[in-house]
Amino acid sequence: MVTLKDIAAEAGVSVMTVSRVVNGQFSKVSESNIKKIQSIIEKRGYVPSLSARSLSSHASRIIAVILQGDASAMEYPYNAVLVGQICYMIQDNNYSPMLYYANDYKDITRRLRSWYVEGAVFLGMFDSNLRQIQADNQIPLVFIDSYSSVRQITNVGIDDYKGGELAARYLIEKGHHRVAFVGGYSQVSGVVRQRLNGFRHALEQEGFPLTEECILSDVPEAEVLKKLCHGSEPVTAFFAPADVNALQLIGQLDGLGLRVPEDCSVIGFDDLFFAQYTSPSLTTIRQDIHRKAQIAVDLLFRHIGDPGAPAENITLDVQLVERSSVCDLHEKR
Amino acid sequence: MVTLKDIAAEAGVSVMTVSRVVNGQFSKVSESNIKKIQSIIEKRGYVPSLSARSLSSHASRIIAVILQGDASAMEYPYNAVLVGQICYMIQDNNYSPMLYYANDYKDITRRLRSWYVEGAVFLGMFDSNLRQIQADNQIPLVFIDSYSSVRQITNVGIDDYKGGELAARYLIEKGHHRVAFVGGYSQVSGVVRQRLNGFRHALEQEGFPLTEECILSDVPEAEVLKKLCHGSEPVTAFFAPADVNALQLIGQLDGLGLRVPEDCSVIGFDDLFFAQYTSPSLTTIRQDIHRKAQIAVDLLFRHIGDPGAPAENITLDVQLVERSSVCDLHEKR
DNA sequence: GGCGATATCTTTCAGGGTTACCATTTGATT
DNA sequence: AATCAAATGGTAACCCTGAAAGATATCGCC
Repeated sequence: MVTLKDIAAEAGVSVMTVSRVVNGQFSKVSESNIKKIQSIIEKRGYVPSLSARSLSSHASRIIAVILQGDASAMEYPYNAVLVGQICYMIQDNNYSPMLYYANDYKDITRRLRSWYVEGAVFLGMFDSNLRQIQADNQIPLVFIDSYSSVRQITNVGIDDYKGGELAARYLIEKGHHRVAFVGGYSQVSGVVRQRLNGFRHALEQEGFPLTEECILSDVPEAEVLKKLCHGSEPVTAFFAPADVNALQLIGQLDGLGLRVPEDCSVIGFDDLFFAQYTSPSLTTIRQDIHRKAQIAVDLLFRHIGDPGAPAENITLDVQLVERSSVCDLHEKR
Repeated sequence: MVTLKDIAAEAGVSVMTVSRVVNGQFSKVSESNIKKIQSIIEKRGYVPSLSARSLSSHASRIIAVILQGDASAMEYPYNAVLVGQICYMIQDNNYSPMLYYANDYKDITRRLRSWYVEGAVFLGMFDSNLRQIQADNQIPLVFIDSYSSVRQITNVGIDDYKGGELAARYLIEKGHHRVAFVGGYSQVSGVVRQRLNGFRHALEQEGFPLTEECILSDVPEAEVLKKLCHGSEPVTAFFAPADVNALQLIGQLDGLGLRVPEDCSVIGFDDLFFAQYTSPSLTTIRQDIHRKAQIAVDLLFRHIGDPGAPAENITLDVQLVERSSVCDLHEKR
């Protein structure tokens, strides 16, 4: 293992001079030494020890990416794309991303402190103890998709409420008056709640309020679905607050002999890559995941560069993508 | 920031004693001191500095997970699931996963060395300079899906060749005599090549050799597809070496007015979660990604625990999952 | 009961590779 | 000769661990 000292010895200068060259403080070292040292570094294959560096400077160039839940969180393509994008951009900024799964915020705090982690991005539902996380870790934090009343939190999210409204209005426009809401991707997070609220609110406004029995949990029983779709006043359309749910729902409806969109319609949320390939292709509310990641990372680095920067709460827009999983009841008649 | 020293001072013992307690070497510390120290640690919220620890011990408890390609690699669900699972299990072993994207193996070497990374998992097509990577980094490495002639490499893969054979035999069994191979998920990696080889070989054996024009690149032109399916001897089935390809292919065929499976059949590979939800649901070659991840991580930790452990090359089995994207030509007639 | 021997704790010392801070040298400019 | 800037060096952290020596308690034995 080659160290600064070795390089210094070989170059006949002090460690300090080598350190300056390694760290690009060229203005403080003579031209000739820079060249000599660089060539020795190259020749010997010297790589700075980041452990030593971070011990000494209290800056590790590590960013933690923290995912709520367990391994299955990455099976959800939305998270995968987001994490992938975020980690890539972290690396692009010459930092190293550490990927953590967490449920317990104490554990997070431990991990963030133990390396001198310089910043963290949180994905998922840390709504409740978010303030605590912030307080316990005196480093820049960026949350994604968090709903919290706490001020002074930097968060990047989308207009989930509007997404719900869009879905409701679209379904009504297509003549669906009795509709249902199916599930959240794991628990009822703030995100799902907002989508539901927007959905519910728009329905009310349009005069078709959502009844309680039309709000279904993640994986509704076949029985329940059947009853809803076959009653005297059958549900003709479903809003799933995630494409993955929509997909599963379509599968289930299929199993009950209900064709989508002929027999009942489904609208999703996210517009994940597979949405255009499913059959029927999914009508869904689109959000720009890449942009979300980009903004989150940009904000994080801004805060790392300038710890005094004010917290920001960014809300990105969503839009409806019309495909073929919703039928027009007007045409049908 | 609380340090060992602070704890030691408060407890009235030396740093070393505290260090022992922190590191669980309880047999060397008196009962009373253990309790006292632990309570002080708890009270003060002491968290060991991993930078210092790794500097001192040359062991960072970091595992690098290295993904070939760029951010888009994580959009591919196969990679996402694998990475998710691997990182989770790394964390489970009380190590920290660092996620890197890489194309250039020199960059990897740099990064692995700069932290005292204790091991690495490589996903993707590092077939060519794999030996170099191994030589440059004197730490345990586990490759996933690598095909390399180099011995002494620990690799976990699946029987891609057999997968190709299974696909071929199944299509022939269903009466498809003129078939095509469509694409690899990005470049022609060893994995895709093996799948093709197995496919080709089985076809030959059965007396229906694969002609060159029936091996199509990733995203075949609409023109090309059209010609293949409408010629005098039309292609009736496609083998896509990845479900994602299969999905795209189905979309394209759809655009050309060719229904799957009525007009032509498609068989995929991987059995990703969406395969059962697409329409038609995908007949595909299944591999167990979770198991792959599990084995890779287990092997890695075995090698970290015992650096002398011999390299292993594990090949997992695959099987065909019959769904509805392949039609039976016998029935049709 | 006092001796050394053994076992059980505990401390001291010496790094590990880097950076921050301050001090020094050098050579050129007035 | 005095001044100054540029280039370089020395030293003390940073926090932890490993090895080995030091201190204390435990025990059998003459």
